[in-house]
Amino acid sequence: MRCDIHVFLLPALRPAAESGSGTAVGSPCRGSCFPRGLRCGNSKMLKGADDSIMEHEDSASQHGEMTSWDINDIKLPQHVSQTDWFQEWPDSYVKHIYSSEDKNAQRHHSSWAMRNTNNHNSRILKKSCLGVVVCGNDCSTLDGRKIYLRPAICDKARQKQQRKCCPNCNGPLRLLSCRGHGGYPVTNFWRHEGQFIFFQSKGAHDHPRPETKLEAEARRSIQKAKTAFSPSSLRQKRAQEIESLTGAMPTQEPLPLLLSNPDAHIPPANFRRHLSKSSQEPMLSSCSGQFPYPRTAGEDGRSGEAPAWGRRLSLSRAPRAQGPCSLPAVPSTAPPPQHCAHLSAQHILPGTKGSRDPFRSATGALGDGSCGEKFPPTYSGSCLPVPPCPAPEGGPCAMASGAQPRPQLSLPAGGSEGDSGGGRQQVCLNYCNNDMFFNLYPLR
DNA sequence: AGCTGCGGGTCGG
DNA sequence: CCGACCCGCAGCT
Repeated sequence: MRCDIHVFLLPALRPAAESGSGTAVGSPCRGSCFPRGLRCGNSKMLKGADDSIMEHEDSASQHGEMTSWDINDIKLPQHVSQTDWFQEWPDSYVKHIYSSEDKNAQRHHSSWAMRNTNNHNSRILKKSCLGVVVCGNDCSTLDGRKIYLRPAICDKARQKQQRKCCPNCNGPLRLLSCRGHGGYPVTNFWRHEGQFIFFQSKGAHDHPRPETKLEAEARRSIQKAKTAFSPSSLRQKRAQEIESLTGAMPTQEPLPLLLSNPDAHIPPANFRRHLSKSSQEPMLSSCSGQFPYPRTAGEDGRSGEAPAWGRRLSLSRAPRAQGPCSLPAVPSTAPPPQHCAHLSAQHILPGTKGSRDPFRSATGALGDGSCGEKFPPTYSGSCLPVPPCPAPEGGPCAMASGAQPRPQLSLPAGGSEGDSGGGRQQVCLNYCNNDMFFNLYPLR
């Protein structure tokens, strides 16, 4: 996405005490700013004291041109003529300036599984990536999708999650930790300053994309629904009992699940350390509950072979009947009874396939597809699906087109991407099934 | 139950 | 000193 951001520093307009102690008077921090004491203990912040470093920033943050600010600077750009569209999958060393009105930015959302990290700086929220939960058997569904579950954010929940089984083959789950930042997890930083929310990402994710939060929630609810209503619920309960006793889940029919859209994985060059080649036959179910691939023990038993989500790039994928604009016009968290609860994952997931550019995220399906070229804010493929109710043409696109966050001052022309980190930045408006969506994109 | 944010604390570089 | 990480707590959904 291209966002022509024009930042002009007007030091005279900024009180010198603005970044000093206490709540900055000249910096009305709305919404979910960090209310506590301003510790600013980071010595690096001192470097921002020199206003000269921010003189006349005149470019788009995503172009990498506006890189002179750092999240640790005492003073950040104060006058931004145009804010960025919210980035759902920020990757690499990117910076964005969001409007403080942006609900996603306010909530520090990311579709990566990011957990809070204490950096002892109440002004700057730091989050680190948890990676992705994969199937220890490296199984695939019938259409070649891999299992990329979203790691639970809560430590306890994550431990619990790892004791569970692959929803596709009941194999063991494995947490693929993120090491994209010098061996450490990718970190994201959020800072509220005035009417802007500054975002900075450090590191490039070296793992596939997990489910989005919504997908994970949907999967859970679907599993719940199925557990509650399916004839096999008794068996499930028994299995759970057994699991609780033994820590192992007996083989049972695969649960419905939401899988991350394979097209959503854009492998950077350093993505080569993951997963085995069991998915070479994408159209075959390589579900290997019965054929567990021996893996290196440990959390990251990486094979070093080309990752499945990397090879997808070279796979010509059969276009989906749904087409790129088949996302539900009226997204809903609740799966339709008698439908989603019995749908396989590939049916559940919205088919944001058919991307012309394999290096583009599926989250940009609309952005780079038939709709997105008109409308810069791309619509994420992460929206919860309602397959039995195909959206009318232009439905989601229309929503996306009208989905301009209010504070956006103008539309970037063409909606082309301009990400310095690999041309994969796009606005992703996947939070379509909650109030946020409608807050962000009021019906007109 | 799980997510999110805060903050005290530890540890290693 | 800094960054990563652990843990508990609190508020929220």
